[in-house]
Amino acid sequence: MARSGDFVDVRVQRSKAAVLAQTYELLSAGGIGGVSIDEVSRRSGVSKTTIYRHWPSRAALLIEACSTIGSAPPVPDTGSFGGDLVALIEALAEQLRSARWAAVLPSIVDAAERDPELAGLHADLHARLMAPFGVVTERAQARGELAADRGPADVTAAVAGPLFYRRWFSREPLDAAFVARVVEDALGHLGA
Amino acid sequence: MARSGDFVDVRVQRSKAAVLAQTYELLSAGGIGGVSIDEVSRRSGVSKTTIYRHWPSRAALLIEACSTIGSAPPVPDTGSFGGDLVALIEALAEQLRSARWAAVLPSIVDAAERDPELAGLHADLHARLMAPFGVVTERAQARGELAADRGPADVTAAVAGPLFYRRWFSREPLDAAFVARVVEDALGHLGA
DNA sequence: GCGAAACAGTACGGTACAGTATCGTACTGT
DNA sequence: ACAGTACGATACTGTACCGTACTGTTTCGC
Repeated sequence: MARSGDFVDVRVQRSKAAVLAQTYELLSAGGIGGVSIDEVSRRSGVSKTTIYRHWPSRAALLIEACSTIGSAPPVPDTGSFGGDLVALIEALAEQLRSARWAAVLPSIVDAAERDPELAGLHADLHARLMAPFGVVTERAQARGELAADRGPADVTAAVAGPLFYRRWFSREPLDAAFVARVVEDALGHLGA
Repeated sequence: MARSGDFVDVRVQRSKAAVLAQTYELLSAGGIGGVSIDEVSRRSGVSKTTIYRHWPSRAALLIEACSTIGSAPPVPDTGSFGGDLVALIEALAEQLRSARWAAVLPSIVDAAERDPELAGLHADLHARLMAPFGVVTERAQARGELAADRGPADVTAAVAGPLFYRRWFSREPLDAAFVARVVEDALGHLGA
């Protein structure tokens, strides 16, 4: 064994990084369906053989590439539920406007609708993206700031739903005025 | 010209109907990416040649097949905005639970994110599905039941957003309790 | 019955893709 | 220096797909 377990051959790191980078690139541009191993190989300069040396299948590569997207936003702690919520909503709106993954997510949702393997990926991604809402909501519940019959899932749906709808379904701009109205509505649910 | 303009050969009607039916079938099962002309031909018993006689391309067939989905739900008229809204929300929730198109829409959204031709289809579909919310909201505005700064687009986003989010993103069940909370929130926006 | 139209069947050409196999080269850690 | 390893190039198998060309048959409208 030439490897001491922890250290990985520099060549491997280089190849994997190049492949993942180009996979991510194609993913952003064409969604899951837009990624082919041939194209990744062509663009990254890493031969197909080598790609299959590091990932057992196209799906495995896709999953690894997707798992790096949508890094968890920081959980705000402004002291009040309202403040936290505003911070989260505005951060989410900003991401939906500009982040690369905003263009990729629909294809993941579509794939999850059928492929069980990718449904797992979708679940992970969703959990990672929405976790801050859960944290903030639970904190508010503990402080008694929230109506008793509202859980984290309800708050998240009430807040993220309109933003998602706007981004992918109505495709209207996520302008400041709209975001402000969503915030206002969300804060209207406070108390019993 | 053997055709008198209005009447279409029975054979043509038969073929087109069979093709559209199978296209819709494949669409429901596999989304847009799951439809191939070869497969449609195989299942429908209509030869590929004939399919291409009636549609110039795969995209054209897809568009026609999609345009039949999501038939506009009836616009309720209960006399009050609240009543109308409850009826619409419950109808939408029911469709999201069971309708075939609920499984197809993500792939259309994904396609619309890139392909301009299919973006048009998406826009049509969205307009058709959401039109009732617009009608009901405008009626309420005319009666002065609605806060002045809320338009149809806002109401639709606030109501459909959480349902869509739940159906496609969190993938939690659209149970009666959840729908009831969405209704409750929506009605909380009434008045100034 | 007859002509025109629609049809099925089939075989293409061309492209794209997943994944495998082989072989010789270049690099890395020691 | 050297052994082990990663690598690129290339070719290949097998599949699936779009769209077209051709041939002969069925079937409709009149």
